[in-house]
Amino acid sequence: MSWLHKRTYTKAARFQPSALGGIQPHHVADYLKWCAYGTTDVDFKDLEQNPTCRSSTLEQDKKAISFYMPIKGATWNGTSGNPTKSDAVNEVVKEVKKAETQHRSKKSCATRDLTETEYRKVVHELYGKGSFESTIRTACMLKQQVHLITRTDDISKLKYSDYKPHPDFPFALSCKVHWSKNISEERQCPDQIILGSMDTDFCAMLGLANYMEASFNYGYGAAGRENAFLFTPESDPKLAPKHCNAAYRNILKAVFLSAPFLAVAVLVAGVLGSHSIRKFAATLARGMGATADEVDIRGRWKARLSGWVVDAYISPEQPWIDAPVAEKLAWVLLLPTSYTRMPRE
DNA sequence: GCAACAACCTTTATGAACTC
DNA sequence: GAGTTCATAAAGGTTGTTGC
Repeated sequence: MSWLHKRTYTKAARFQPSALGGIQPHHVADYLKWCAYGTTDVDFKDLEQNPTCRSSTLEQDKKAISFYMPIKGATWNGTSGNPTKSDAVNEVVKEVKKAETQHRSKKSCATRDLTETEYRKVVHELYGKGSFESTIRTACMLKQQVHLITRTDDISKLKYSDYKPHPDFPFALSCKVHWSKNISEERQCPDQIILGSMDTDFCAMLGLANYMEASFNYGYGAAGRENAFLFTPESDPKLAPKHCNAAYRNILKAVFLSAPFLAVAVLVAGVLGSHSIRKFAATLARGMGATADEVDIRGRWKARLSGWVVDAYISPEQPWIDAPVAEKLAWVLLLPTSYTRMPRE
């Protein structure tokens, strides 16, 4: 409204629905042009006019405006509706996206996936560090994250009680990850299989065994605390995972910025972040022969068009799909053939 | 009428910079 | 160091269009 009325409003300012209802699509479109190009006088065919922000920023601005519109749900019909849901507004975002494709816009901040060499370097660098948190704990978290293809915050929320012996296979563990993002039902986070590996850089079981043995000496998971968080001695349900996640990310960041790691990473272009590990795990599984759908199921990604892969008529426990991906992430074929390809009928 | 696809919309998370 | 804000990315739901 400050931009529209050419005056400064404080954050405490409130506006009547009648005032907000006066906002037209061209107002929103002009505002987005101003955000992206610094002017409302934009000719999209002019290749000399380049946006200075990403389309995702404009989409977020659009959402923020949409939140306050008196009519949110209805598309703009020419005279009424939500002005952010209009062709004029969408065109601005589309043109900025086009400029991104043509490399005429701000560079993307998306992180790339780790390479296998980089991953191994991270593991080795962690073991070269001094403290328990930096070495055994972070290395174990890293191995669990890769094996389960999770986000960093999902790993930070793991509890001792989430790990159990696998009910059917004595050589395996099962783990329930309480996936945080876009998850609203219990059946969307079924138990997943954990397999061992002959490669110590990847063995989630060995990492876990090392970590648990050492962690008791540092006050983690004391007797009678089966429901305690696995990777932090803190118990506050809100703060403990948050602090654990922050510490994990900080240690990884320090490794990513260390000279020995940079000597390896300099060979590949692109920025690394904590999400690079999840991307690496997905890429690794795919590279080892898992199909995209199998990786989706292991990583709990939703299928693009067909809804949840763990949908209503399919059991959320799908070991014949989950296990082969776990096997590939463990770098070695351990499973009996009957498990690697269980018939679907 | 329906399925496949594309475009649009919403929610949630990350990371850097800044403030207290 | 913890909390906040802002810019950005990721993930997935919803709706509209098209072709059979």
